Amino acid sequence: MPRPPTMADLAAHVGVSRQLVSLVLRDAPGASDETRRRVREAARELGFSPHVAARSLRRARSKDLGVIFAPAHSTEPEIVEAIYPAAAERGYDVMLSAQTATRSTDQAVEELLGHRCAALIVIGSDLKHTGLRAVAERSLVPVVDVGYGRRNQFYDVVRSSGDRGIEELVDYLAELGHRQITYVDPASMPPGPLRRRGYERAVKRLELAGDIVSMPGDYTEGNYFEEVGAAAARTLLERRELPTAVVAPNDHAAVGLLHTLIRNGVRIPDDVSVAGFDDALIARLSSVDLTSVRQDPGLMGVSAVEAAVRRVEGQEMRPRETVVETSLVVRSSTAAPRKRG
Amino acid sequence: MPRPPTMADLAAHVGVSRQLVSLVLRDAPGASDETRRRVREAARELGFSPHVAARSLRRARSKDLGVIFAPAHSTEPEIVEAIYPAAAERGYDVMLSAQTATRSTDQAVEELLGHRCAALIVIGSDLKHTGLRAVAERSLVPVVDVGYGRRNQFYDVVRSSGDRGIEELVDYLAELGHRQITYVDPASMPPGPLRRRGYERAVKRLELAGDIVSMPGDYTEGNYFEEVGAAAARTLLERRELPTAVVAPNDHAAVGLLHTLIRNGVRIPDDVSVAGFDDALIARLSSVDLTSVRQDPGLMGVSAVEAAVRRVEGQEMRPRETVVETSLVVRSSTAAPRKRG
DNA sequence: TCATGGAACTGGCACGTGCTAGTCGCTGTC
DNA sequence: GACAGCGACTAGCACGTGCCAGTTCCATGA
Repeated sequence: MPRPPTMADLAAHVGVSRQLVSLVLRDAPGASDETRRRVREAARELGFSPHVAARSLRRARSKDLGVIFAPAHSTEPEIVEAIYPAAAERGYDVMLSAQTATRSTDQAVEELLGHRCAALIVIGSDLKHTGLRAVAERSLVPVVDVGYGRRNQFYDVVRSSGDRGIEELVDYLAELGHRQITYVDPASMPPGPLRRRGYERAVKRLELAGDIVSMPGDYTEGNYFEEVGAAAARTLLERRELPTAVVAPNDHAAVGLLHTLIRNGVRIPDDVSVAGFDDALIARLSSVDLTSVRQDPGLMGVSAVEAAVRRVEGQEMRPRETVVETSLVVRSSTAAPRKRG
Repeated sequence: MPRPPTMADLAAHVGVSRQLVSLVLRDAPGASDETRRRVREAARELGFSPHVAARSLRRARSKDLGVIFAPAHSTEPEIVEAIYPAAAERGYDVMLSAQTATRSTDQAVEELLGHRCAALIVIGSDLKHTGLRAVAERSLVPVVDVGYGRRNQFYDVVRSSGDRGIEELVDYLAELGHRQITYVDPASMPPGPLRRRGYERAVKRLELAGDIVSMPGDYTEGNYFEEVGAAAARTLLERRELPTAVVAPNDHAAVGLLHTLIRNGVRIPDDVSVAGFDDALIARLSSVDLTSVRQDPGLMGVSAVEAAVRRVEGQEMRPRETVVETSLVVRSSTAAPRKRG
């Protein structure tokens, strides 16, 4: 298997010096139109592709944004998708590194640092503040946390306004006429406290009774949240009277709750309105059709790139916090409360 | 922002030559235990991480497997997750490149070739045979297609035995006593023809009537398949009599079908058994609980790595086809048919 | 006393590219 | 006719690492 052609090969093929080939391929001034044409043609003919390792070795500063993400998570792929065009627009390449069950965030960080990325974007990491701070201090490079972090002086934070999202959701339910709105709180969910604050603010402002069903247990991915929702539903069913609306800060929990209520003869939304958070795929299933709060993953990706580039290019070295607005998605799982006899 | 330390920095810090540092970090023989200890300690202290660009520049052959995947697809993340440990075990690193709405497979290929990957693993690409063949011929490097391809002399193929999976599913339904088993065929789905062949084989062998509802339309991701299933259900409901079982070669289609039937008063599985394919997340929802055929994404990832490594290391240059077995996952959407009056 | 040999360590080139500092030849100007 | 100026091109070093070919030192043996 022959090795891929280098600039020297192109130069020999065309009959010029290697430096001139470099000039042409970099679109730098100093070559005649005719030469440019011939070099480009040779590049196409020989199937040349620049050796990025050599290039980034020579270049002092790199033009790569390192992105750490967990393929198993559901919303992160959309963020990753948005990062590519946003980075390209600003002249940066993207280098992905996955964090999986068998591959820690630290390993992913180490790989990206090995590639001398200009900045690290960490999406939905399992790292807490101290972990991220350690990464930021070790890497000597701007770090952007996309997820649930809070403003700090070590790394940038991009998060969605979960509190305002929940607040808006409760407002909407109240406008429909609901006065008894229960909130299911999966205690250990990372973005939990923030979203709960939104509920508490709305309850206070609207002068509602307020009712929080707190569900303990460790945070894990996947179907766990469905169980949390089902358990919360059972708790509610044991009461003398159901609330007219239930909010869960997670779609999977809301779906578990919804189905458990239905199976126990509760009609949705006639008897009880149910709403979730995330606008996950299951919320959009026609059989579920769950009112939810949508985070804008595209905007989060773009914001992350903006934050990284801002600090890489030294315009503003202090880490910031970027809050991306959420939006309410009303579906058929919520409606005005029925008048109760 | 100071630049990251190099081997030369470590050497100066310890008071030895750069080459000795290189020796130690490569675990090559020729350094005393004491020196090793001091070098390693300095590396930790200064936060050294090897510059992979420089390393791969120097090394003739690279130890990177390039992986192209579409973050938006649902099963691919699991394959990607499996690739990491499989590659690590064989001494290879993984380099990811995403194929998105705004980023073509060709762009992804170009990036990975720029990194001089030793092989390319293309997961669930939108490229047809000619496209993949072009990639294989251009890249001068082994290419592995994970998806729906067929055996050929240009690139390796790793796919699951969709035909046998469907066949096994029909066998299972027949054993339950079903004789009228309808197959919903979303015509343009890439793995469609293969799976359909499985149905046809089973029908012939078991001497069933056979009934294929073919649904035209272009293949797109996401909720489209639900619509396909819903439309198929409407077609069936217009008939004088329903079959006792329906198989759809895609979970989303099966779910759309399932819910449309339920909404029209059909009881599942009492009146009709419904089964899907993929064992997707929605199939596992307690409210859906769909009998399905599971593809083993982990095994597909490992097989892809094996195929790539086999050809990189020149043991066997001819591309192969690897077929990964599927397995039946029985849930509550299927049961023995009710005796009809 | 001196060759032998191995362990521990160093010198130096190479990988493919970017970039600065040139060289060369031609044209226009006084 | 000397020389500045300019366009087109080239020489050569540097980036950080891997690895081959040494070199030094010290213990061993005859």
